[in-house]
Amino acid sequence: MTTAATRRTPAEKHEERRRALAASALTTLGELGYARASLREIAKSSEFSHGVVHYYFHDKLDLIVSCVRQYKATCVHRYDGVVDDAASADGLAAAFADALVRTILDEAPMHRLWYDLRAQTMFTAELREAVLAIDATLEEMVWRVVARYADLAGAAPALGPRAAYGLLDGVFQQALLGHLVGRDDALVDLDAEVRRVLPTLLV
Amino acid sequence: MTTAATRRTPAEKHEERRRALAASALTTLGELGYARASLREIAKSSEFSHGVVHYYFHDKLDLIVSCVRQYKATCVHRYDGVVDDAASADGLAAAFADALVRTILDEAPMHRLWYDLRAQTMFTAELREAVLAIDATLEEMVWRVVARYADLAGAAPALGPRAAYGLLDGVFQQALLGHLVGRDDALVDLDAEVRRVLPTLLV
DNA sequence: TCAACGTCTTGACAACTGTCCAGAGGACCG
DNA sequence: CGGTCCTCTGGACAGTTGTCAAGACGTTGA
Repeated sequence: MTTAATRRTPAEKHEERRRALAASALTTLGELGYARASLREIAKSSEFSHGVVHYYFHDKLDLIVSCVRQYKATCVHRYDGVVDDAASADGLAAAFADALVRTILDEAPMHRLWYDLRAQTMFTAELREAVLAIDATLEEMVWRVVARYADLAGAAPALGPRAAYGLLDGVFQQALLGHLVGRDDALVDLDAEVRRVLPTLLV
Repeated sequence: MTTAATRRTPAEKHEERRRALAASALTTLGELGYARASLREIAKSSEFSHGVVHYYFHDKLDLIVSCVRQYKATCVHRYDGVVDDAASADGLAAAFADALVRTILDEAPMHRLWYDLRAQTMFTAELREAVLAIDATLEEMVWRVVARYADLAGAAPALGPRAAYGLLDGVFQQALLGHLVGRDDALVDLDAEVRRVLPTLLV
């Protein structure tokens, strides 16, 4: 019988569980960070016991890499709406700055985890592939914004995708750190800085 | 008797040991990262046993904070020579870009540790004070370069110290990551990007 | 009804962690 | 020489870690 509850094949159900576990692990990782998130702690805040992790994942690193891949899907097209809806260069700049601020407000733990994992990548090679893939995707995401911004302004970008990403990511990271340590003007500054930085990216 | 070997007071000798231990710990931290550097591993690569750490430091965190403070002293005035010796804006840009590249070549482990610890700061409040103090000093260091560059070019900076630091730090961080994962054009790109970014920081 | 299977729990394991401490070793001073 | 202090060692501790395996549970199919 294929009711609404059992309409999935066993393989799909398996994959579904993997996703659920990874999603749960993702929030715990965002709370504790890579260094202090143990498998027992991860399982504790899910609906499963600590042993189940090795049923769905080969390794702790296998779990974390799956988490990273899952994270990627949630944030890769976050600013596409901003790009599509923009009618003017200034409007795009304002909307983009606002979207960045809201990202920190809504998902600060997720993004501090991202910077944590990217730093871990500099030490452990196992994370390399997954993290670098995301980094490249984020670079493309930023470049879509910058290219569209230049287009609307009728000018050409002064920098390449890599530099533009590193640059805006650095400003964002600084604002995230400021926000997390309680500097109350961190987000206001971010908004102003993004609006001032974008024009300098044009020739 | 106050020979050359025992000319220091006991208090000075104590402080000297602390510095030696912190220096040794610093290299181990740069090798393993914050998550995997245990006290035993730190002591193993020093000339002491693992128990001595609690004789000179109250805590593991006390040790790490001391390491961070020590690290600060070594890199805070790294680019002052570049600023002082510069005769033209383009010359300053070239020398600064070259100095950044050499920093990665010479001390990549130290700097990946820095980014690791800054990410940890987003999770654990105990590191906050020491890390934020260094971050502010680095911001000033970058600002000295940018201000001098604007001065030589006869223009005014288009951004404030915070944005300028976040921006250049982001580009540097991207290059460090690229270098550590073996992207062979990472440092060449860094050189080119810094030279192209600096002019855009002027009005 | 019984057997087989996929799923999950529970407890165990060896290794490792930060921390502490009893005491060895040596330098210094009376 | 004897005593006192500082320095440092090595082992022990309680707790935590990732990993694994034996078995319980519930569903399915014959």
